Amino acid sequence: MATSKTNAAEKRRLILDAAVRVFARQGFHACRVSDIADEAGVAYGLVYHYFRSKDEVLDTLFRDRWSLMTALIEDVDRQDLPTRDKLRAITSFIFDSYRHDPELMKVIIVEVTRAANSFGQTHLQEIRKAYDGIATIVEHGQAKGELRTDVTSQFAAMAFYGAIEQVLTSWIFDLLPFGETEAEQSKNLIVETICGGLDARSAGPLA
Amino acid sequence: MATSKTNAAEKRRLILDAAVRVFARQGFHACRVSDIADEAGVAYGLVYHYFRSKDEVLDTLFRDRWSLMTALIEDVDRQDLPTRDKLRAITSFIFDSYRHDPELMKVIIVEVTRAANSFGQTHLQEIRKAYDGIATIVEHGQAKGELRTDVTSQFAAMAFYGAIEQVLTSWIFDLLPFGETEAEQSKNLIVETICGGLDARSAGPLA
DNA sequence: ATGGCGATTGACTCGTCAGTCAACCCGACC
DNA sequence: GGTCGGGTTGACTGACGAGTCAATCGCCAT
Repeated sequence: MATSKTNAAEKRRLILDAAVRVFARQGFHACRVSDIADEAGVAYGLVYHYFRSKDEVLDTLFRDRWSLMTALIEDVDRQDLPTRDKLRAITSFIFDSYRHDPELMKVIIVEVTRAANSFGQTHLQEIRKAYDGIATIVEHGQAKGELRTDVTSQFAAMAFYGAIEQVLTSWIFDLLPFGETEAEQSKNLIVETICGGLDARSAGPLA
Repeated sequence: MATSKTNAAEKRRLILDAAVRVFARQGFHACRVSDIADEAGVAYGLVYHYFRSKDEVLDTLFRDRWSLMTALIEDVDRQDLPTRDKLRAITSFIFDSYRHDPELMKVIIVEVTRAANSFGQTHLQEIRKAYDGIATIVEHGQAKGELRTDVTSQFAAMAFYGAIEQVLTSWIFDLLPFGETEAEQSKNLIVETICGGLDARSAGPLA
């Protein structure tokens, strides 16, 4: 019984992992449920034994991953760190997620986060939670006098997150080269660009 | 004959305008061709008289608008202006486009630009052209000593464009309030954030 | 052995549209 | 007033794919 439960969990996982590969390769709308089943090496119907619908597969992938991010954001803000380091921690988390599992991140970004008309709509509240978390960090940074106050925290959060997502997207679609080096450098570049600004003057040192 | 040609052009326009409304309301994939025809007040088949396919309708909407943007970017770079003003001009153009026709911009952003797996893929080269144009502006800014050189122009372009698109998206989906005032202020906020940075120190004056 | 039950199978159903097409309308021109 | 041709119509088809379901499998307890 313990075995059967374990096997069940493993099969479910097997299907989810297959779905990531298929979604990343073909896109959610362009792929058929049978593609997922084939990729996982299971029968068509089994997908429906573990998930109510094709949508639920993607929902699960998104929620499992996104909840980690909102948790991290809240966690980071609780720590006593300079605002720059908080923002760098968030950037690191996202870029490391991509480095660790680019296919999963591609699916989440392309099919959910940036697909605001379909799945983005469904998950708008969860997505918003991340924006709000970043905005809160900015607010605290402003309160501590580390960040300028004439840019609203909500706006700053959007600019920050938007910059991150655009860089991710450019990696996903090969508009910018991606590698270990790029990922590591980009963490600093994002923070430098958003916090330090592009203006020539007091360019801070880049690690 | 002159009349019939005019009427034909007008009918085509009628269908395109109807498509914008329908795509904006229901999304490209969720709407049927018959929805477009109904909205335009014409018969189903007429859509196929003027366009080869449903895709071609969206393609047309995108290309007509996006070409204006790439043209503007190249045009702005040719002028002898401080880099900040060049970037502000681009931001202005985009935000004014949204103010002038939010539905069309919603369609272009949501269904093409951010839909990198479906239509974004098709138009990747055109989209890229805009990124490259912005990168060129940044390069010129760096050459003139106005912008720091330790952030690559490609990267800076992505951060800049990503910030703009995220703000647009947050307006589109009511995550941030939109109005004349917000649109006007945001032009400066984007440039201030990206060029000046969020750090407290030398916060430039906001108009 | 045997019965029970959840896991697994895959053929089938059923609704949905994109795109086609043959017929019709109507203004222009002779 | 006739006929020619592009504009216009909308019923129809054909493909496709999500989700269903009845049958089968195989593990475990009795």
